[in-house]
Amino acid sequence: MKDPVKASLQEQLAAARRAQILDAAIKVFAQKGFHATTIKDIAREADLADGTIYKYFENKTALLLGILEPPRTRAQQDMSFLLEPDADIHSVMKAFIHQPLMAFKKDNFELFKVIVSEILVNQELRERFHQQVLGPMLQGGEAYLRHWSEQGMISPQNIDLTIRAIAGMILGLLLEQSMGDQTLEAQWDTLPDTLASLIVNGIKKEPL
Amino acid sequence: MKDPVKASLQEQLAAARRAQILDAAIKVFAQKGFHATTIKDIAREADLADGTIYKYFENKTALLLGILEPPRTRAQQDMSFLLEPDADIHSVMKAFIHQPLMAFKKDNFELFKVIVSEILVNQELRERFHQQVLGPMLQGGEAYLRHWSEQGMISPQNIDLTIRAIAGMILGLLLEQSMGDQTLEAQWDTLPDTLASLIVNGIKKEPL
Amino acid sequence: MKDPVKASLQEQLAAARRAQILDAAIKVFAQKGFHATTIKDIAREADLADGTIYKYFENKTALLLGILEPPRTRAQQDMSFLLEPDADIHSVMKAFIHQPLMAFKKDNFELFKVIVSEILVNQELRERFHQQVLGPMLQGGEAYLRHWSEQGMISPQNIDLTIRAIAGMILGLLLEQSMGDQTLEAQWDTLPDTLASLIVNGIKKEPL
Amino acid sequence: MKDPVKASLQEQLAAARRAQILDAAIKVFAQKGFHATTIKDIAREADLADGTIYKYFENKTALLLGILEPPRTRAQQDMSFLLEPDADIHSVMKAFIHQPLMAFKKDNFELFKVIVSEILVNQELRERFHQQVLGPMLQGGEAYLRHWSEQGMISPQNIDLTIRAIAGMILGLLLEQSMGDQTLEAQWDTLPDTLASLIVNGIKKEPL
DNA sequence: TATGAATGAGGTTTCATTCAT
DNA sequence: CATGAATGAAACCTCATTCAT
Repeated sequence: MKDPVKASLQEQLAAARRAQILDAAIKVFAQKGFHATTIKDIAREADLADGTIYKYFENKTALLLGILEPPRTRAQQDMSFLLEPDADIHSVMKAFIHQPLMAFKKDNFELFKVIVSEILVNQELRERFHQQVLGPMLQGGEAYLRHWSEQGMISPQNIDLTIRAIAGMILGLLLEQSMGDQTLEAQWDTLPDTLASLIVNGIKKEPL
Repeated sequence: MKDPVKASLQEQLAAARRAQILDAAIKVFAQKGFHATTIKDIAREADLADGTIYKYFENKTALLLGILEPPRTRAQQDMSFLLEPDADIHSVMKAFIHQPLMAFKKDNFELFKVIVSEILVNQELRERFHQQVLGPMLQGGEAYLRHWSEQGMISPQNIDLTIRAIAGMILGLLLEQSMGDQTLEAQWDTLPDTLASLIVNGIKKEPL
Repeated sequence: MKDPVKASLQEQLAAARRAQILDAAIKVFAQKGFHATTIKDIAREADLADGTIYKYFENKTALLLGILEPPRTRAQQDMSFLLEPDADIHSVMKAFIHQPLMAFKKDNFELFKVIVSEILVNQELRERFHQQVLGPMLQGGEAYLRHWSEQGMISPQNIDLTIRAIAGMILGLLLEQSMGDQTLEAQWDTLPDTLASLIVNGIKKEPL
Repeated sequence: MKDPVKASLQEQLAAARRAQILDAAIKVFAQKGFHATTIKDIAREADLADGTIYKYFENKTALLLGILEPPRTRAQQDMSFLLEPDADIHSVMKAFIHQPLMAFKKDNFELFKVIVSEILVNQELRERFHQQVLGPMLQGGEAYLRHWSEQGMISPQNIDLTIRAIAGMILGLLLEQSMGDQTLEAQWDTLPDTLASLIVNGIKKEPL
């Protein structure tokens, strides 16, 4: 136990178990939804006993929290790669939109459904999501807008509302898609480009 | 029974009961969420017995379906008043956005949370919502865009995607607000105007 | 519901159910002990569904509390009949002792075991027992001792400790009996007389 | 293995472990009660792993049995020191009472609660307690009474019932105290003297 | 039609105990 | 011998739904 090698091995095993359980949870949650999923379902999927789940997660909600934790969601909100200095507005915007739109496409938006569904109803989850996912997304975007604004490239009004509108558009489209909108499903991959144009230029016809 | 007067009286009473129960359901769902609400809660709020609920609604989910039914949600998506012929784009857009944003503000977005949360997880509910709420909203908007497009007032690309993006923006902002975003809460009433501008003009600085 | 006849009927039915459940609980608790008894056991014994128990008792502990409630335990501690003015000390003492010793004999001291066992471990139960059973017993006895003391019939020292010693003797003998002491079992019925003598005269040989 | 020195060393180590575990068990049982205590609690307190407990004790109940075993409880019931030949009745009685009353005072009667609570519900434990604690106590006391009786110092009736009444008084007072009786708590230390007088002389006023 | 007592399936969670390392 | 991760049975309790009155 005091053997550091052993200890670290234990830790790694524990981390692996956590991952194993979370993978199972994601899979089953996505299939059946949070409330319809029983611990037994997850245990079965993870090929473990019911009780074992509770060695690694305090309760069912903690599994959802676990799914939101950085290592798993980083991919979705990490926008550091966007920081290339002289990318043009349209490209950056497109990448910003592309990121979450495609991340949730993987499992047919099932995980998006589960997370958002529960977030709307669970205070703690809501706060975590705001901190760990939405917040970083907004801050990342805001930095860009501010940068462009300072460079005189965009009109400088209401940056904080603007970024929320853009993020909202992304969330909202995920929502519409999750509700089974056929049109979106058919054209999902063209969305980043279309949305980027819309945001940059608006719907108004360019004056000659 | 076959007396038409009696029959219609019955119907009216039944309709009143339904309304009474739905009102109670809305209230309690908004307070405690769908799953945390028991039939007993609703019965108590409606001043009825548990069993009576089941005379008017098949099960708990049917109550949520009931809440989405036209008479109750029409207000939210009815845009007939927008049909005034020569309103300018910005005004129409502003009205289009104002409508749902304010409708859900009444009860602090609690009903929005409940409905969306459950919609994301319940197939039947999802379809109904798409038919009865989202669909009409999209169609109404699309008609406008098409009209303007024909008049050469907006660029004619991807109207179906554009209206979805606009609707998505609205839904997404409701979502962000529901997650407790302080910035949105503080500036909620200015949103219709800001969003309308954004959508019409984009973020790009107007060329001189 | 507002019909008083109906209401009272309801109340009577409810009281009957409570009694039915408590009877079942007493029986099963006495057989298997508190912890080893499941709600299902009690429900089965009462010929009801599990859930029904919870309509009448908040939880398992409340069943034990119910058993201690006055209507059921009054018999054990009611000493009003003792208040006859000029009964001699020995007779009164004998009656005082006889009462609880015989009350618990009925079911072979099984209920005594269950109640005391749980009382020792459960704060709330302990307080209730002290209030509803032990307290009255002590007060009743104390009144007598005080009466006799004022009449110069007993030495007036430490009445409150003396009555506790007497009550303790009774409790302790119930405990020893509950532990399976054969000697006590064989002579249980002679105890009231023997104890009364001991308490009144002590063990010391009377001086000639 | 067959080396007697080694074997005895092993035995001593094992005995030390047993003691270590029992000490931990006593401590935790007294704090939380038998059922509320988990093996993990005890293991933590003993600074061992859960599984190790099972190398030394067959199961949780065996820990309670272990607590009752002679080396640990002898102190409580050992009355050999009372065997001084010509002590007067009152002094001996006082010492006899003093012994258990003070032994359990140490930990605020918590251990008494735990042991008695479980004894009342567990057959095996009950028998062990009767053999190892109650029996010796009764036999020791009986020897005295018989001695005094032969010397004509006490009335010779029902010695076996009398000693049980005395022991019962002690147990019963421990019980009352364990139930939170304030009066007893305040005067606990004067009990041995008061009780000894009561038992020797009874409550009756001495005839002049 | 309205009632609300009764039902009972089913979920979460705990924890004594085992056993491979 | 010591460890502690894993097990899985079993318990309490909730609550949607039914149905006799």
